[in-house]
Amino acid sequence: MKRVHIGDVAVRAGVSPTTVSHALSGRRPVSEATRERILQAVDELGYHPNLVAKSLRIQRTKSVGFLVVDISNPYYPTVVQAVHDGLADQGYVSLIGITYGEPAAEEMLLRDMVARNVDGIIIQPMSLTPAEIRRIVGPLPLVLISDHEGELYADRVQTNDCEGIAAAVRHLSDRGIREAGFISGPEGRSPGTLRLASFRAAAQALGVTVAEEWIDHVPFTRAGGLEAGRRLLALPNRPRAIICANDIIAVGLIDAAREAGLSLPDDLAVIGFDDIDTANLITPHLTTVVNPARDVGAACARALLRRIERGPDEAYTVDALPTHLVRRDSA
Amino acid sequence: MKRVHIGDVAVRAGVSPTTVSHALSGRRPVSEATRERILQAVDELGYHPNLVAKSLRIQRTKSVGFLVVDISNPYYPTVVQAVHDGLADQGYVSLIGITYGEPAAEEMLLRDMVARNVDGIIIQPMSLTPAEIRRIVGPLPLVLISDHEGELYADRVQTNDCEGIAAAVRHLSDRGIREAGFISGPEGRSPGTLRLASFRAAAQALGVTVAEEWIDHVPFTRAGGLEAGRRLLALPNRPRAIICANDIIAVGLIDAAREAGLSLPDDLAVIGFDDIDTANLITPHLTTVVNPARDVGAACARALLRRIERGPDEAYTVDALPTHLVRRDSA
DNA sequence: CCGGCGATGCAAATCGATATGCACAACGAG
DNA sequence: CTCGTTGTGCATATCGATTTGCATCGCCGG
Repeated sequence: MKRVHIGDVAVRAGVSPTTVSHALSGRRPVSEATRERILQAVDELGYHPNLVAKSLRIQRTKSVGFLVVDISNPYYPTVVQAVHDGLADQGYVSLIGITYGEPAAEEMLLRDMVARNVDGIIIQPMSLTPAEIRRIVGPLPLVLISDHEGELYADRVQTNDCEGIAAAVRHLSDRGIREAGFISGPEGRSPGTLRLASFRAAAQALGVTVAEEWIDHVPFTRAGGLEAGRRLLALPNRPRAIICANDIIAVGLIDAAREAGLSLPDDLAVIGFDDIDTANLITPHLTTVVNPARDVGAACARALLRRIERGPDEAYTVDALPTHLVRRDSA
Repeated sequence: MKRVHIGDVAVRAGVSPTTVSHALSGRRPVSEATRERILQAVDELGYHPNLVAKSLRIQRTKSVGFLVVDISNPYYPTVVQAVHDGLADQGYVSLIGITYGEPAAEEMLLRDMVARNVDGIIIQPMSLTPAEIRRIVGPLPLVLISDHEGELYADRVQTNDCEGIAAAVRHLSDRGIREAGFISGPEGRSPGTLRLASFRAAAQALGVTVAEEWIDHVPFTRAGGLEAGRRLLALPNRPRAIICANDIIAVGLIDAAREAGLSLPDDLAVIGFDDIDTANLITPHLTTVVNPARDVGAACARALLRRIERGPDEAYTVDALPTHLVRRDSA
């Protein structure tokens, strides 16, 4: 019951391994008759080439590393699925790594992927800078899911969070709300930071007041949202509206609002970010900024494949995907 | 900027590649002095062994294939995460494949994993039988997430759906409901089939009536639940309660109930299965059977590691995880 | 009849690591 | 003094594929 090698096929077809290889790859002509015999032998023996050996020889593995922050956040599975679908047709398989946003894990997983000779890497960096990542992976095709400003060290797929947030603030403003807070993600390189900055800018532009004590940083979890919500809602001069850096936090905030006996959207307006499936399942249905997860995943797959095909010399590309506000019942 | 090989290290340290390998693996003694030099060279050059070459030689890849049905169902990311976490400490990485329950995809992905020389495979089979899978993967360590009865062709992790469903029916019965329907998944080898059977058995045992027209089969999606819900709720003699084969279907059913202007749980009791995060976010909070996704994933990782360690001769194991009902507001 | 060319197939090198056999030195015991 | 043992390091085979260089054969034109 041992695995069958190319040599076994060769013996059965009465030719050399070389000829079998040529017959299967078509890189050199093989007479119709022997090709026939070889294909039959392949069939009878159930031969499938050992891809590890093949990879070592041709220096490509038809695999890509995909480093995701936290797959328990429903936003990510959608991205993973889109990436998987985009790569699967081309015969690529994804090695997934979960970083939990920790620098040590991020670096370790990156090195491991490189050592495994993946053909490319997709990562949403949380702790490492693009420059650091590039240094670790060398010239490998690399796609960053990141809004990080500054020099380009890799192809980048980003979402135009700014316009979505602006639309959210405008929506509040249109409804006559002149004061708003913001619950962001962990401080540092998280997407929350940029969304917070966009929020500040939009609020200023529209003359919406934001007190410093209405701003909070918590992990991207429901518990984080609950905690921040309790804090903000207990304030003597609490804001009339709160925008959250993602939907999960918003869910926690709604928990806190319910605890406090507030009714949405009148006592408090809540706006989330991402538009995960759950968003229009909860009560009240969550008004949120649509983060096009499928498009992000598909764009990553496309960008990576293009980079793999075209080589490292072509200029890096940036693919900025639009976001927009979807109005439901929470604001 | 080329990758650095073991030979480069050897040159720099003034020894042969063999000695470098021995120094790093410790499989043969190397004098303290030369080991020192070698480690320094490794450090200076930033050498990381090429795992593809290593894999080819030692015939192990430290990777496992994980074939999941549909990662957009929130139940699965949790399983994926638990598997990942369980394997990551041991240095394994998972190649994920999404089968969408299609036989062709299932078979193709299995063959691909085998060709890639993964050290083991975890799969929730939807179309292929255990025997067929075993034939494809040969003697490879294999863990099935499956309630499929019959001969054991691999280690198996299963959930005791029967007891959870029984608890659900008992709950309905206790509340005086004597008629119930069931919305199952696709016909065939899906987990829905077994849950339906458990439902029938429990209903019979407790004297709960179930008319054949109260049973439906739909895909495991919200749209499926909506569709089936419309059908069942339009019936002249519609059931007082409906149990669903998973939570997503239950969400769709609740959509349908809302459309029909029914109030839960009084006009209609709804019970789901899985207890995804969303379950206690929606209104009404979903009464459901808890499917311990994390435990399932962890058990799979454990079973696979044990099989990898102990070899193919040890008897196959079955790990049956308990399920239980959690009562909330929908029933 | 000879030289050249295309078609066909094989031997051997290669990818980058690990593992085995062997050489050589130093050293202690008999 | 010899023999065996231990420590140390190198040359070489190996994993299973692809690919290059070379040999052979048949065929055709000159």
